[in-house]
Amino acid sequence: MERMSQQRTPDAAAFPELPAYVERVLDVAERIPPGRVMTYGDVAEWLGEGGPRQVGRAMALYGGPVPWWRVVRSDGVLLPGHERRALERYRMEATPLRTAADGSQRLDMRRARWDGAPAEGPTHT
DNA sequence: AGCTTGACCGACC
DNA sequence: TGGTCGGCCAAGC
Repeated sequence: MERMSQQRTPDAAAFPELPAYVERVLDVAERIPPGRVMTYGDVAEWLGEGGPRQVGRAMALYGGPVPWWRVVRSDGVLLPGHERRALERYRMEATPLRTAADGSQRLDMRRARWDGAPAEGPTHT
């Protein structure tokens, strides 16, 4: 091939790297402590780049390997199609939940939301 | 190049 | 409490 002007890394084909932004999103997701959650918007804001929708896309496509249940919607609604799986995790991690009027469970964002702070010492309510 | 869609968000009513 | 609307940022078509 004469046209080698386009530089493509050899290993890129065998080991396709995820977009840098996606890796950042996944990194943040892994950093969320058990029992806590971050909203898509929070993650985007924390990264200082992109928006909630972009984070949502990244999670939808590549969020499988990471604790995806800790990245949620701001209204606390469980991820459609994964409610069962998510609830399992929440119960296991003692994530603050709330029972809606219809009996369905949602996250209690007021308590479960994590702002990215390192830790929150002894709960002094 | 323009329009639609999406694991969204906040403001309003 | 719940439905609508406009805004937002990329990706697909």
